[in-house]
Amino acid sequence: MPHRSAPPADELADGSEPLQRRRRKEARPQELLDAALALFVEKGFAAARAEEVAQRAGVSKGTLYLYFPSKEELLKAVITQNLGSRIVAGAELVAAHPGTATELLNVILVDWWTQLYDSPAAGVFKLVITEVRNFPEIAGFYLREVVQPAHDLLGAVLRRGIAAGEFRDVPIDHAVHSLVLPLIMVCLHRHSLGACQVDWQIEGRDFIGQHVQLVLAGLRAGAPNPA
Amino acid sequence: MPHRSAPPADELADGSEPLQRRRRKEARPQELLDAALALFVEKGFAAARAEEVAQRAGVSKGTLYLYFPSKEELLKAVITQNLGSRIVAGAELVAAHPGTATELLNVILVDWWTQLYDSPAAGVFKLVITEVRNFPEIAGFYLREVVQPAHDLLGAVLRRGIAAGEFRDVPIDHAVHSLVLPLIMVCLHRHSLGACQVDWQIEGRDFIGQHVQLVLAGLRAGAPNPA
Amino acid sequence: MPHRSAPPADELADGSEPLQRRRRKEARPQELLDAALALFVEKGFAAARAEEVAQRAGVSKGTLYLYFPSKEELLKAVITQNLGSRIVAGAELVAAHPGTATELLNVILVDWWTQLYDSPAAGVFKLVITEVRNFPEIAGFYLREVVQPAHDLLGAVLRRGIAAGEFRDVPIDHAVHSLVLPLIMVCLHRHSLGACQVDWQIEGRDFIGQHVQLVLAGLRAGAPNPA
Amino acid sequence: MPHRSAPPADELADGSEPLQRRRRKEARPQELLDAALALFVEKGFAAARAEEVAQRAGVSKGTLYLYFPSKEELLKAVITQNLGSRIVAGAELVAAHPGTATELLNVILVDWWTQLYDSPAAGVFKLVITEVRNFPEIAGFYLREVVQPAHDLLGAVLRRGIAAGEFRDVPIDHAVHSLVLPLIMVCLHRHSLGACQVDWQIEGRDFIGQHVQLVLAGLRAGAPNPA
DNA sequence: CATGAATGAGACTTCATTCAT
DNA sequence: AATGAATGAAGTCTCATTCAT
Repeated sequence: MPHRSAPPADELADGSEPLQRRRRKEARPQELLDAALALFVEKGFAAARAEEVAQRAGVSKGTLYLYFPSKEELLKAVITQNLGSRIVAGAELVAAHPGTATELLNVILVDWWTQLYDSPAAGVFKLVITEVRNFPEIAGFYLREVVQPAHDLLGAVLRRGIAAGEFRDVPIDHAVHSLVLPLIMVCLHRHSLGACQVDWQIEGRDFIGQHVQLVLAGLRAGAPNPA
Repeated sequence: MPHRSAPPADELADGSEPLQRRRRKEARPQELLDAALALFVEKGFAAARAEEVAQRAGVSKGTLYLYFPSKEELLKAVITQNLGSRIVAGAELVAAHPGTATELLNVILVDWWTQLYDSPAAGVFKLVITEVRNFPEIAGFYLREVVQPAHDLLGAVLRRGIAAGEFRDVPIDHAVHSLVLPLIMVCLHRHSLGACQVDWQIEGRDFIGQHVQLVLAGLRAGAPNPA
Repeated sequence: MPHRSAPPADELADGSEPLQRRRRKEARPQELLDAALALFVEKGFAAARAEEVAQRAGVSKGTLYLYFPSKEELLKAVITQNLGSRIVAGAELVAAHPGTATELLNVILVDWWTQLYDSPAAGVFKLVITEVRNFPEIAGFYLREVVQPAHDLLGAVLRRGIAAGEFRDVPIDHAVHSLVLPLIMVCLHRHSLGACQVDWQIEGRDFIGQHVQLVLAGLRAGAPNPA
Repeated sequence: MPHRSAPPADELADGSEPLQRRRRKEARPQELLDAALALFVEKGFAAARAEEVAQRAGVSKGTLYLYFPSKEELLKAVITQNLGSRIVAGAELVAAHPGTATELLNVILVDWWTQLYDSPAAGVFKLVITEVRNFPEIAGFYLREVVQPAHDLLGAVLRRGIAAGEFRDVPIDHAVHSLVLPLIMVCLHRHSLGACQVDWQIEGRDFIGQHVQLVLAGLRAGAPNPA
C-alpha cells in the first residue's frame, strides 16, 4: 500500500460522518451568534430582522430557527456567550499576575480592555444597556456573571493598593467606577456615534491608557507610599 | 385699577374659549414629547408603540399624528428638544461664573450634571446611543449641538487651568473624556440596569462628586501650582 | 320649529355617535363569526387562512384581530356562540310543550332539528368533531353545554314515555343515541360529502322525519299501551 | 427432504440480504400508512406534521418521501387502503351467508361493524368527513368504492326482507341510513370526543347491537309476516 | 436506501398610519 | 381639534419538500 500523505481535511479517519456537512453544522451556531451580535448592536434588537441575521451568517431564515428557538433566545445566547467567557479569562489573567496594584491595574484595564475594545464583543455593552429593561432575565445574568465579578476583582486590587500605601484611602466602589465606566463608554461609543460617518471620534486605544494613568495619578495623590 | 371679579377658571375674559382646554391644547406637544421620551428610553424606539405614547400623554392615537407627522419625527423632536436647551443653559452658567478652573469644573460637572442626572432628560443619552445608527440625522445634530459645544467648553476650562499652573499638562481631549464619560455612563445606567429591580446600584449623585474630585486630583498631581 | 319627518337612519336622537360606523362596529363580531364558521367548516380550522375569514366578512386581516385576539379564540367563539344559544332555545321549546312523549319527540326531533339542519350552525358539529382533540377546552364546553343537556332532555322524555306505557322498556341512553346520532350525521354529511358536487345525496329533511317515525315504531313495538 | 439446520432469522437461504432489514423495508409503506392514519385522525390532516408521521413510523422525514411523493398522496393512500379492502370483505361475507334478512342484517351490522369499530380503520370516517371538501378526488373514490356498494348491499337485503314480509314497506334509502348512520357516528365519536379525557362516553359495542335491534323492531312493526 | 440539514413559501400576528365621523 | 375603526405592510415563525452525503 503506497504511502499516502495526510487525508483531505474534510474526511474523518473513522469515516463516521461526512465532515464537510458536520463541520458546517457545528460551526453554524457560532456563525449565527456572530451575525446576530453585529446586527443587534448595529440596529437594536427590535429593529433587526431575523432574516437579515440569517443572511449575514450565510444561511436562510429557516436555518436560524434550527439552532435557536426564537429571536429572543438568540439575543440571550449572544449576550451570555460573549460576556461570560471573557470575564473568566480576565479573572485568570489577574490571578496569574504578580506585582503592585498599579501594575495589576495597568494589565487588566489597559491590556484586557484594549483587547475587548477591539473585539466585536465590545458591542454587547450596547446590547445590554439597550435591552435589559425589555428582557429582565438579562439583568440577573449580567449582574451575576459580569458586573459583580469584575467589580469585586477591581475592588480587591484597589484595596490591596490602599493597604500597601500605593493609593490614598478613597471610597472603593466609586473609584472602581471612575476607572471602569469610561472604558465601557468608549465601547458604547465605538458602536453608536463612533460608527457613524462623522468627523468627530474618540481614539479609543489611546484614551484607555491615558485615562488609566490619569485616575491612577489621582489615586496616588497624597498616598503615604506612592509607587 | 377697577376691581374685577375673578373670571371662571375655565373661561377667558374675552370669552373666546375655555381656558382649561386651550391650556391643554397648547401643552399637548410637550406632554407627548415627555411621554415619548419616557417610553422610548424604557423600551427603545422600535419596541415602543405609538399608541402607548399617546395613551401615556392622555390622548388618542390619532391625536399624536396631529402634532407629529410620524413616529420618527417624534423621536427627533424628543432628542433635539431635550438636549438643545440644556447645553445653552450650561454655557451661560459657565460664562457667568468667575473663579479658578477647579472651581468652574466643580460648578459645571457637579451642579449641572447632578441636575441633569435627576431629570428625565438624562434618558436622552440612552436614546441617542441606541438610535444614532438607525437615524443618521441624529448624529449630526447631536455632535453639532451637544457634543462639540460641551467638549469645547470643558476643553477651554482645562486649558485655562493648565495655563494657570493649576493642572499639569495632559492631553486635553482625553482628559475631558475622563471627566465626562462616567457622568454620561451613570445617566445611561439609571435608565437601563439601574431601572431594573436588582440589588446592585450605583449611587449616582454621590458618585458624580467623588469622581470629579478623583480626576481633578489626578490633574493637579505634579502641577506647577496646584490650587 | 317645523315638523321634521323621521331622522335618517344613520343618526341617533341623542347624537352620541355616528350611527353608521357604530352599527358596523357592533355588527363586525357577528359578521366575522359567521364568516369563520362557514370557512372553518368548509376547509377545517388549520387549513382556513385568517385573512380569508376576514375577506369573507368584508374586512381586512387586521380588523379580524381587533375583535378576536387570535385565530384559536375565534374558533372557540364560533363554537360557543353557535351551539350555546340553540340548546337553551330547544329546552324552552320542550318546557312549553304539553302532550304525549311521542308528540314531544316529534316536536323536538323533527321541528327543532330540521331548523338546525337548515341553518349554518349545523356545521358546528363538523367543527367540534374535527377540532376537539386539538383544543381540549372545547370538549368541556361541548359536553357541559350541549351534549349533556340535550341527552338528559331526551332521556327524560323517553322515560316518561316508558312510564306511560307508550314505549316498551329499552336502555334509555342507547335509545337516545339511536334517535339522535343519525340527525347529527346528516348535519355532518351536509357539510362534507353532501357539499361536494357528487350525484349521491341524502335528502336530509325527508330523512329526519322518516327516521324518527322508524325509531318510534321500534320503541312502541310490544309496548303495553302504544299511543 | 434433507434435514436442514434452520438459517439465522435475519438471513435468507440464498444469502441475498438479511431478512430483518428486508422485512422492514417491505413493511415500511404499511408502517407509514398506519402512522399517518393515526396522526391524521388525531390532529387532522393540515395540523399533522409530516415529520411526526415519519417519527411514529420509526423512520426519518426523508424516508417518508421515498415512499409517498407528497403529504397529500399519503392521505389518499391512507383512505383508499383502509376502506377499499373492508368493503369487499363485507360483500363476500353477505354473499356467503344464507338466512332471513333479519339474520343477515345482524351479521353484517353487528359482526362486521363491531370489528370495524374496534380497528384503527374506523378513524378513516373522520378523515373522510374532514377532508373531502379539500380533496375532491376523495369524494369520488369514497362514493364509488365505499358508500355506493355498502348502501346497495343493505338496500338489497332490506328489499328482500320486505318482499318476504319480514319488514313492512318503508322507504329503503332512509331505512338504510337509519341503520347505518349511527354506526358511522360512533366510529367518529370514538376518535373525537370519545378520545378526550372526559367522563361521558358512548359504549360503542353495546350500542351497535341495541341500535340494530331497535331499528329492526321498527321495521318489523306492522309487517305482514314478522320473523 | 436512509438521513437530516437546509430551504423558502406561507401563515399568523402586530402596529404605524389614515380618515370618516 | 379629537377620536378610534380600519388598513396592509412587514415581521416572526413553521413546515413541506429537497438533496448532499
